[in-house]
Amino acid sequence: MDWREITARSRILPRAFYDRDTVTVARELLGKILVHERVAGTIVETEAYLGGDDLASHSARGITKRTRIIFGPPGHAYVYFIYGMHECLNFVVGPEGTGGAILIRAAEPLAGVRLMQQRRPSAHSVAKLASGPGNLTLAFGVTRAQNGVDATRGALVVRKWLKEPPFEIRVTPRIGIRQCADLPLRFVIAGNPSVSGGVVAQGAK
DNA sequence: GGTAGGATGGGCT
DNA sequence: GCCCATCCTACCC
Repeated sequence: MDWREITARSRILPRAFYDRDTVTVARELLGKILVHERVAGTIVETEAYLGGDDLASHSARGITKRTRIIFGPPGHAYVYFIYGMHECLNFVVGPEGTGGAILIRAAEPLAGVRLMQQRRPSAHSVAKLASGPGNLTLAFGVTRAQNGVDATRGALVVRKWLKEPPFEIRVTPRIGIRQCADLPLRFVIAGNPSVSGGVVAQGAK
């Protein structure tokens, strides 16, 4: 899809979109358009990390040098480094100080596919270029340099279609965590080829 | 089709 | 010093 069509048919999500219940925002980010510089894709997989007693969330241990972004105002990016080589993109949600965040786990490429392919030469298909949180940041060129940036304006934003196509949401436990591993806080667009993991990992209804 | 293991570094106790 | 919100390769059905 060309950029002219994307910008004409969509609008940047305002801060009020993010300033709501964490699960609600995690569900509603599905189908939206993640944009970073010259790359865009449809968000097809998210996970909710709650404030308060969700021990899987980085915010569970309170405010530290790393987590201060999560306790800041909603609509900002939280990018962290994990396993010595990967970076993961989140958006801060809920009222300031509540510690909620949404991990963006996968997107279906819409524009800038050539650039994504250069960044991820080992990808097996276009659909899998940004499938998985580490693959997504690599394909989109998102790094810790984007930690804390305002996602309601600038190079990193999320856009909403003026007319959003319908889709079915499936809910599963979150991937790769030990604490609170059973909570149903992962949301995917059913049947989408860019969702990470196999059929089993995508989960039943 | 499936899984086991290693790479690699920052955050926090 | 241990724990990670991961990914890729090799290898085995």
